[in-house]
Amino acid sequence: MNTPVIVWLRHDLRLRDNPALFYAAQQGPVIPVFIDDTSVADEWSPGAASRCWLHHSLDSLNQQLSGGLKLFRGEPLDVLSKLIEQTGARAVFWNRCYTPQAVRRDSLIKRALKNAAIEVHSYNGSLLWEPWEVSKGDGTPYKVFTPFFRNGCLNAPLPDAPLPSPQLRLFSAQDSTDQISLQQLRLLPDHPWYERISEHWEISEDAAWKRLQQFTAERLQHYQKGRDFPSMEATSTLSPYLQWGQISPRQIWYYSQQQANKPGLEDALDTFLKELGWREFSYYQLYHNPGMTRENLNQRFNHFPWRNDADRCRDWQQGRTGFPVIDAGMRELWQTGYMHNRVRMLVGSFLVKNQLQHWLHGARWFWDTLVDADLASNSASWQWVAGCGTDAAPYFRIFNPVTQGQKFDPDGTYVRRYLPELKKLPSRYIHTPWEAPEAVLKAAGIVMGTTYPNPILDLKETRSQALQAFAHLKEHS
DNA sequence: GGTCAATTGAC
DNA sequence: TCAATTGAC
Repeated sequence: MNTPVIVWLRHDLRLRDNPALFYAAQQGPVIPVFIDDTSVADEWSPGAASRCWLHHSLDSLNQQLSGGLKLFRGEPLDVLSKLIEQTGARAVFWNRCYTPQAVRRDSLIKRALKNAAIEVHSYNGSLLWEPWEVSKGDGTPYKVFTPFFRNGCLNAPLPDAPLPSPQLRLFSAQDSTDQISLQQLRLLPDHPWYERISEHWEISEDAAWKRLQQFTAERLQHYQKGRDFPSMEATSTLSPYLQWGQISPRQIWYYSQQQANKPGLEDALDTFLKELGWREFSYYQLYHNPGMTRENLNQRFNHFPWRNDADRCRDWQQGRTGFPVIDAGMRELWQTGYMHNRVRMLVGSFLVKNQLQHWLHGARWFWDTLVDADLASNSASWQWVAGCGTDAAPYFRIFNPVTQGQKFDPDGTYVRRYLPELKKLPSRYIHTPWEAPEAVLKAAGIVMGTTYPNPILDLKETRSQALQAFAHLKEHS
């Protein structure tokens, strides 16, 4: 068969365990395509950090394909139709996307191509279980994680084993006139901020594998306890690779189980696999609640008296709240495009419950600055922390950044890493610099209010305000 | 409709 | 201890 087939790559920028690529390669010479989609340009088009990651991902994948990756910008149906016309391709293969816009787009394109007598083949390349295949006995979707994962997922048929790299034959054709270069895609922002992020990460399919191997070999044994301590680097940090598909959840699922098949690692492995379960649960929720990227899942929260205060949001964004663990987290985010999981919960709770800002302000900032920005996880997690989500943290659970800092960063290693201005402050005061005696501050080279801000709010007071607002909400709905 | 259980806390 | 909600089955 020498009629070419098109593989439309999206969030699956890898060769291994790529069902669309694998099965397309069995059908004929392949034309691999990536399209910068202008048809879904809404507030959740990839943010700056995500586009930066995408730039490097495409560069790396193009090298793996010996320069054969074709880049376009435009409406996918137009691009694909033209390419079919130019090359005589008879089929289009892709791996499914699950965000509401993408689901709608793909089903329209599928219908249009089929009407034009073009075959369309779609596969699951980014989830362990399809969201429509997991439901309760009565057919309605789960709302609570534990039964979703234990009964819904783990009792369902196991995910397929990962596929090997395909035997690829690339279709050799003249470059089409619509094709553009990686530079012309302009995925890197003008702001030099991205350079630091690029330096911080090795962005390729091989790098994702190295990370998984290193994680299972060195980090997994300490995962159970270590994952809560932001200074410890005990987590996998695979999330950004998962987002653009340099690695698949199936590869992680099977490889980690195979490597951790030793006594003593059972609990750590279960906890780790459960985190993949949370990713599944987020996609599951988004699939069944497409409005949750904007609207409170719990509608009672529609009447919550959020404050709309750009200045407060700016303090938070820039890491100038005066609470070291919060500020360190926000600076980690800015410098690396990443933030440790526990710290994400702390900064989320602070913005929503102490500053009383709407969770969407946080979701939008994370969306723009996280290299692992994932619409499902981001929406579900912000709703969780705000208390309006499915299976959410109870409203009265308000994290205290001081006690949390003392508990999970007792010697201040994490704080010092991202707040060098507090580097010389003794551990005793590292989470409460405003309590340090004048002499201690002086010795550490700190001038409160100048080199480091005083706390912008009173934890006790704001906590009780939030509790009051929530209680009011409860009475009047 | 009764029973059981519930990621990641604070005072 | 809080203090009682919500979902799953």
